[in-house]
Amino acid sequence: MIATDAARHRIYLVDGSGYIFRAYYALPPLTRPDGTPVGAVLGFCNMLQKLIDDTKVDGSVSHLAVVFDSARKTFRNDIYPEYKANREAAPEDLVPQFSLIRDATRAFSVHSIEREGYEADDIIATFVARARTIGAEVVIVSSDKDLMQLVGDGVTMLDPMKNRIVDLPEVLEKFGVAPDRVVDVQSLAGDSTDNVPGVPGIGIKTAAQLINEYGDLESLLARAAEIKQPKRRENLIAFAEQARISRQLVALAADVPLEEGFDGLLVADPDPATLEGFLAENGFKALLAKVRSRNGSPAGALPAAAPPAGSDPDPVAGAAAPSGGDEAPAPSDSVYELVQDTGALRRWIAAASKAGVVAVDTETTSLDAMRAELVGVSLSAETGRACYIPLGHVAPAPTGELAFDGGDSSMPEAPKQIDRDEALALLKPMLEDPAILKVGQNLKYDLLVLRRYGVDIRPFDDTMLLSFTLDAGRHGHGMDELSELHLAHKPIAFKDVAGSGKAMKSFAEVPLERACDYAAEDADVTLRLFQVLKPRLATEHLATVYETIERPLAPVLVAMEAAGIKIDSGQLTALSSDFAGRIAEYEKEIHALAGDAFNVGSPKQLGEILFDRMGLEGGKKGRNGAWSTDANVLEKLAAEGHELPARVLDWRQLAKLKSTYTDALQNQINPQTGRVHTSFAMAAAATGRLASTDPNLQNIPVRTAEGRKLRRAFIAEPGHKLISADYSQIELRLLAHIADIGSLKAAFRDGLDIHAMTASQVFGVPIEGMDPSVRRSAKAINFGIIYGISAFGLAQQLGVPQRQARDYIDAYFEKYPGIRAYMDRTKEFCHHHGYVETVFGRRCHIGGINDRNPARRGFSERAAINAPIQGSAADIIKRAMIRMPEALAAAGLKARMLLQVHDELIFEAPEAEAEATAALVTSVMEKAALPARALSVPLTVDAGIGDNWGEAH
DNA sequence: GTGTGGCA
DNA sequence: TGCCACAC
Repeated sequence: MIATDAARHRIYLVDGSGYIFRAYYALPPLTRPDGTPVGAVLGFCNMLQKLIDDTKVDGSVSHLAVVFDSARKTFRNDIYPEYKANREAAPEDLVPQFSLIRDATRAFSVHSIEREGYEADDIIATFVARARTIGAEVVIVSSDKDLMQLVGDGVTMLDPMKNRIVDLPEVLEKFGVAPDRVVDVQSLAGDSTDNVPGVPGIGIKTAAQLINEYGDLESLLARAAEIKQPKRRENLIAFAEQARISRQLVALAADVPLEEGFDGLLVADPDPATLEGFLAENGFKALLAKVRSRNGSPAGALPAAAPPAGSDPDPVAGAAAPSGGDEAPAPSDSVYELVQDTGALRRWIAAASKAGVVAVDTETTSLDAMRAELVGVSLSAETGRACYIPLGHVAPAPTGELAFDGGDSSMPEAPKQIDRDEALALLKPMLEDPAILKVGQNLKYDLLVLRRYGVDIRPFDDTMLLSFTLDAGRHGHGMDELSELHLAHKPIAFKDVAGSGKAMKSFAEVPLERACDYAAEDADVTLRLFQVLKPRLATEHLATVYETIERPLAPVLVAMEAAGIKIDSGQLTALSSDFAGRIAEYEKEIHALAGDAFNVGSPKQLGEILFDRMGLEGGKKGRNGAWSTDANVLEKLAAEGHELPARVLDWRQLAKLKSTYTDALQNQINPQTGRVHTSFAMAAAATGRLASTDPNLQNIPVRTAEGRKLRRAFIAEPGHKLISADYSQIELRLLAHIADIGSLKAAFRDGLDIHAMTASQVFGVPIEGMDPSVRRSAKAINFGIIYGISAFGLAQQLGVPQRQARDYIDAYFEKYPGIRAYMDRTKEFCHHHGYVETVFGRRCHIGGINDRNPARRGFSERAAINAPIQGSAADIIKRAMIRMPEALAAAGLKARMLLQVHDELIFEAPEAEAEATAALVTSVMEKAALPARALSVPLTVDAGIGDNWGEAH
């Protein structure tokens, strides 16, 4: 029955090992969100799926197997030790894909075959020999020319890379002989990739000619003396034995001992859940969608990525079993302990000391670290064990109706917990012990909270910063996301513990057991993440970025956030009411002009008024079918003399200033310090830039006169000055350096006006007496270049037709061909690696760089061009910031660094030290790239001193 | 190009 | 959620 079945149909044998290498080099280096490389795996899966589809369609397949090499050493090494000795070890990012490809094969319910000591080719040859005896057809799926010797007599090859069938004509074309003589040709010609020696001076062409003339290798060697060409004759005689050895190497062994009969290779349908689970786990979205639609699976139904959790082996107090119904349990064997007495606390501190590494997490009453009160601390010194130490819990707030409990109506008491100061006194030596590494997730927050309790955590590692350094641009770096990604575990959500929105309660009110489940799990997860992420720093060569930039910056930012900046509240209030009055006036005017009282703040209504009712020209409809009313459109209309759009622009400016700045800022003043304390997000921008939130002090207006009034509300303490120091043209300078543009670098060294120079180069006008509008255009082009420029973007910026913008760009590239070369280089690098690098080695991953959609790909390419420039500038100012506190202290200056605005630092200094501070700050900033990277352009810094930010700038 | 935030 | 506007 086996024979008949096999004979009736076709046996497909996939050369798995050969395919892996070819897919690896042919495809872009795709990675899973957790960093696992999967490019070859995806290629393999696509190939397999396509094969299954194609063969199903023609109904020809009956048996299917993937064959793999096993072990590097085979019987061929006994014949010739140098066989394949020239092969380099598999690339680092290919190695983990081997086992994934075996998993993939299983997931597709395809049989895989390997035999210790044999290459895949030999196994295939053995099956081919057996198939021939029973008259079955075989299709070998491979691009490996070594398998061509098997073709013919019911055997064909299918090249999956080229999607091409290889049969007799193709073999004849490749080797010049029929398949049964391919081995003879190869043994003469040798093969440099497999280190098969052959005979010197003989290639495939000559070998084929000789074999066709003499019949086979042995006949040729026997009659070698007859050969006319002296060199060829001598070599064939001298290297006859080498040719025979080569023949043994290239001839495939058809006698591999295989238990598998053909009946073991019958095709089977994959289990939908298993296959979809595998594809989902590896992020193969397109393939998953295809398989799902075929299986009729609902789009959301994902087999859980997390391994099934075992039952809790240790039912001690506070064990991890979450009280909720369906959320994933804690990492399977974790045990959490509630610490309520000093004895237990001492044991945990001793455990941390013994381990030398401890994950730490603090629970507080607020997300705002400057207002947060400490509620508890969790620790994990050993994987799977964590504790929660409640310190500031209060009795849970009464929930709704009180049940009559028979009499005791006294206030519920606070739960049992160690006295906060006593616990901190015990914890402090451990948290500050230089021999114990503390690990946190976004530890900047904990540092900021604990510094108000007199505790300074050091030394430390931060899993968020590790993740950011390793995977910026690939995914977010919050703990929940990292846990799901790296640990296949979904931690208890904060909102499930404390609620959310209006019903949110303070963590201090969460019952201890519930708080322990949540808090201890965070420490547990943090330690596990640390164990996953930290080793990657070295293997991925990112330790320097993390250790010299990200980690040391955190305490510097803590000091800046703690310092805050003083706001003149009165000035802000006055500004606010001034704006309010004028907004109302504009509104009246606008309604009068429109002849209708509509909501000026609604772009939808505005668009209808302008274009539908008033019938103005130049309207564009956006994607949602609504009229576009952005500033560009309104400015154009205003320039044509229409008054309504002009007033709307005025209205918008003030409305924005009022709502976003004057009003919001006042609510952000900390009542205890009287200052505004922004929070700098370290892991927000993929380029390495910081972001500022609550409030965002990196987008305080400066462009317009009205906006600048706001900056004047940022003031220095009495007797102090604000100092603003900003890098001049840092991104253009870095472009000149990175792209290595001689003329640009020279211009910066000579201190020329770079925009005027660009204008004169691109438009061919002399710098002397240049029209300011010409220089302005050049400036826009320079910015556009940094942003990766598109004709569309530049046209938008300059308000000129796209054609004209295109001409400008062409003219620019004509003058600076090196910049186009840089852009092409960078895109190419990113297409291949999926990331780009800054001057200091920071990696910025760019998603969608290989997207098939040209618009999306173009967007990613512009990001790839911009990231090394923006990111290098971010690195440089971070380096300056890290050095700044020490430099100030060494110079005996009392100045404090308060803010960073991408290329600008704001300081507050005693009036008498303002000049000295400005000079020192300038020097530190200008030298910030040194000594690690000597730039080929100078960095220059402009510093200003004033009583307020507007004045200092 | 990179962000945050307010509003409908 | 998308639009708009502010910063570098």
